[in-house]
Amino acid sequence: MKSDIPRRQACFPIRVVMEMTDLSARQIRYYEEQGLIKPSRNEGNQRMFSVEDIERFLEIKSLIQQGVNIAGVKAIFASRQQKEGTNQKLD
Amino acid sequence: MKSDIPRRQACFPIRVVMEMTDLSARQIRYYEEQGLIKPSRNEGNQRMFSVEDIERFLEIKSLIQQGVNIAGVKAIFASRQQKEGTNQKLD
DNA sequence: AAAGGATGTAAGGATATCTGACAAGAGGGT
DNA sequence: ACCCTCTTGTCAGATATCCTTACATCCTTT
Repeated sequence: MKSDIPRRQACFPIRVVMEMTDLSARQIRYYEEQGLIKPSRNEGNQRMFSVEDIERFLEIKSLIQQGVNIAGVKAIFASRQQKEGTNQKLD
Repeated sequence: MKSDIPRRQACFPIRVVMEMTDLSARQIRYYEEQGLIKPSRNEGNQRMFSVEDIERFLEIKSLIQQGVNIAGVKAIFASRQQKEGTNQKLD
């Protein structure tokens, strides 16, 4: 009866992500520009984010607040992806 | 680690609801006009829907497809709300 | 035929998002 | 002190989305 939102479904526009993460649009676009996140786009070329994306932003924000720079965040994510590559799930 | 979206949080614009429910914007607004749903509005007066709203739309759609008219859907929802009123949870 | 219910469509205006560019503050290195 | 880079803010012009209102259309039912 409760149909939950798939964690990878891109269904949030940037404004909602701004509110949920307390990041500015500029920050969100910059983090994308730096390769930290890859939102999908709708037909009108507007960014659409998933629950996973939002959680990733929260992690980025937390790391940044701890003094880690973008390169550091990128490195952390990269090393994690290697481990996850071992036991990966397909949708 | 997985921060889920509260079912009542209004975070979906109408376009996303259209895609998720396969309803037209006209239908969504009409159902609201008829009192079947009460989306909240953002600062710019645009409708914002919650997961609960989307599930409600799916029920509406299902009932409509079964031949129930708007008044019927309204009655069904009304009678349900009475029962739910007995053991209600507050947020 | 007339009336009402449910949806489509269009117009005009308001709001949101996009990209690209430039500015500014913080911090590091010379 | 000066320069450089990183990160974020802000602005402008263009595109996309959404709003309300009104009228049209297609079915039913009477």
